[in-house]
Amino acid sequence: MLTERQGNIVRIIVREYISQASPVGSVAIAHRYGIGVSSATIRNEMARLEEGGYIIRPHISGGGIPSDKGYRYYVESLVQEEIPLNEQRMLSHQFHQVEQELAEWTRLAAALLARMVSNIAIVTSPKAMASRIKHVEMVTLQESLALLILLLQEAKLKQQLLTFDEVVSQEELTAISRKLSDLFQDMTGAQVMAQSIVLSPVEEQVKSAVVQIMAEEDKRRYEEPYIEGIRHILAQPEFTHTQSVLCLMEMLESKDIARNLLPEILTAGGVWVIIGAENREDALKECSMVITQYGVPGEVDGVLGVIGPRRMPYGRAISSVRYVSSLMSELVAELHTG
Amino acid sequence: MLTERQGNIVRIIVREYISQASPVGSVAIAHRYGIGVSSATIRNEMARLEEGGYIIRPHISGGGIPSDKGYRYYVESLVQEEIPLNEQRMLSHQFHQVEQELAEWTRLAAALLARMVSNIAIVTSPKAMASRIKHVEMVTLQESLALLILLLQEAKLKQQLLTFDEVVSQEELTAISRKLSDLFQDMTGAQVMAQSIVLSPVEEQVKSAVVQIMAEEDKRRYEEPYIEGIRHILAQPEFTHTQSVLCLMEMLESKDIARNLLPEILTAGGVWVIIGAENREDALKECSMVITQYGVPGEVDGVLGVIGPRRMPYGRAISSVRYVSSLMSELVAELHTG
DNA sequence: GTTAGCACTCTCGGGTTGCGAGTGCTAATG
DNA sequence: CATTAGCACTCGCAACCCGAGAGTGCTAAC
Repeated sequence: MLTERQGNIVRIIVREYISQASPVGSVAIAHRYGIGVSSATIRNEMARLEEGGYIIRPHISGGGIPSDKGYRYYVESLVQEEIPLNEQRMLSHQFHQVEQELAEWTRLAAALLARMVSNIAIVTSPKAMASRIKHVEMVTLQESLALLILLLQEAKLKQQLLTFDEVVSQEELTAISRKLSDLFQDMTGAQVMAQSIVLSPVEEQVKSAVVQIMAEEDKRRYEEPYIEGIRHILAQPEFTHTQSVLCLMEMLESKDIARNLLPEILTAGGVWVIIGAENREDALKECSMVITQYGVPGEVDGVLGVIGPRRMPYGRAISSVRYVSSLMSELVAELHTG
Repeated sequence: MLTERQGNIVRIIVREYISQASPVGSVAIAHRYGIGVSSATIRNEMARLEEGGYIIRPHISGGGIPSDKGYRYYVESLVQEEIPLNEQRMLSHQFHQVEQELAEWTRLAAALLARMVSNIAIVTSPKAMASRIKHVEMVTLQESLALLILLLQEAKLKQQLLTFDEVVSQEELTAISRKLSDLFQDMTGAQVMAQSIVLSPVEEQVKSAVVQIMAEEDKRRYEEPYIEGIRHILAQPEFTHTQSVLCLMEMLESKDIARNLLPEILTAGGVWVIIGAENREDALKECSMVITQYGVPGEVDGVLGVIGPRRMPYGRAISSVRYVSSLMSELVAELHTG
């Protein structure tokens, strides 16, 4: 266990290292912060902290930098921080200015979050637990080519081209889509598939397309999130030389990020902070993440968060993530009527 | 004017520098390529080439690297290269495997292009010259909240939430959308606005939303392209240290890339190669671009291309861009019925 | 428990040096 | 006259060294 003074020293080291990016020594601590003890005392304490694994010395005899454990201690000891009210108003204002569309909001959330914390932001679009059909529509494009439009309950549109063997008029399509719209209303993909009413060949073709779209949508879950703010991380000193940033990039561009960071989140609510080697992905071992869920509990959810170097302004990141999450939850809740 | 031998030397230098990334000297040229002359002769020729501005010596006495003019000469002298047939088949196969949707194709085009040339690919979604309405649909979400869905001629969906002052039933909405669908069929935003038929208050509200969407869509033109393959450029030696890559990143993440690279393309068809300082954007002065249009001439178009360091495999990039462009053009043409 | 003092360690930047690659020039050659 | 061999010269690069500065660990005194 740490004494109060040791705790203070850890916090000072973390704060200082986050802002300066270079090892912090005993004199700097004694000098700049009025702890009321001399550097020699700090040195003794730092030796203890190193034994305890809270700090690391990159070079023997040279300042200390926080270890993952040190960061962890710092994060746990943070008091909940709030975004300033005027900033809150500015953010919520931006959401009302933009086109009223879910995809647009998601994108905006990523952009804002990235700017707020000067790091990479990642936001998945909200996704219903089990997608249900709200509406079916078809429009002819050419004689035997039509566009099938599916509106899902969470106000998400899916579209797919259909090529018929025969010529089908717009009137027929309208009739069919009205019929199927009524028939499939509020159903999940599995339920549509289980439907056993006798249908015409064309209707059958549409039905199977619907089933396929729904299956894909269910499979999709958290794929293809919006990622924003890559520029910020390239500016960080720890990533200019190394090629660890390359791994990170590859991970971000490959589509399976969310699949990997998801499981940890799903289990519980709240804001999660994952520091350095706590990440299971190798590519993230040099990074920290601050992530949370948003949405309507049990019905529709998404994930949003921040990725950056371990030297991350955790307080600000946590409050930013929490606030943007609450904004998105509100917007989704408005849309999502049970 | 260059003699044939000088031309050969320029080509060798460019090829060698593209693959090795380090200055190429006279002995290397004489030795590795059977030109049949000694290194001394090459040295003389290289002196001429430097005078002519085709090559640059980064350090006095040290190999030569191509200047923009040298790259330009190389590109102009390239004979048209074709993608191998089996690769063509593989690519076109991938497009048929994916969900049949325009956005999906666009994204795929970016991903494939990035992989083919190991550089950044950028693909805008196709956009009609003047968007025309194909279909209008509305679905209630809650009592006085509805989703307005607009299908544009190029098979693109637009959506927007509408909040009514009064409660409007789905039946009413269906009737209204049918009426407006017929009324606005094939119209542009401007034409809708000019429509002077007397409408009910709710209909008026929908109409103004439609006008707004169309106006935004027309304004939007080439915004928000798909960008893929950032990882590749970070692996290039010329971008590991410098912060020019940071500028590039900022440019890519800001939404106005397309607005800047567009004007050059619009004027003429064909594949454009823009080398280094030929770019008007400062952030791109260290890069080369290979870009082209695709789509149905005069009706709907998009832009796609490759961005990378000057040391780019131009032959392959040009053929890749040309081929993917032709694929996308085909797909768009299928959809787009006059 | 805390502090002052001191010797020691280590990094970092700048300067130096040696090596290898590559050139420019000149004189010889066909 | 174009080409070539030979040679002295230049330059970048990596290694090395060195001194300054920062920071520590230890010890003895308070």
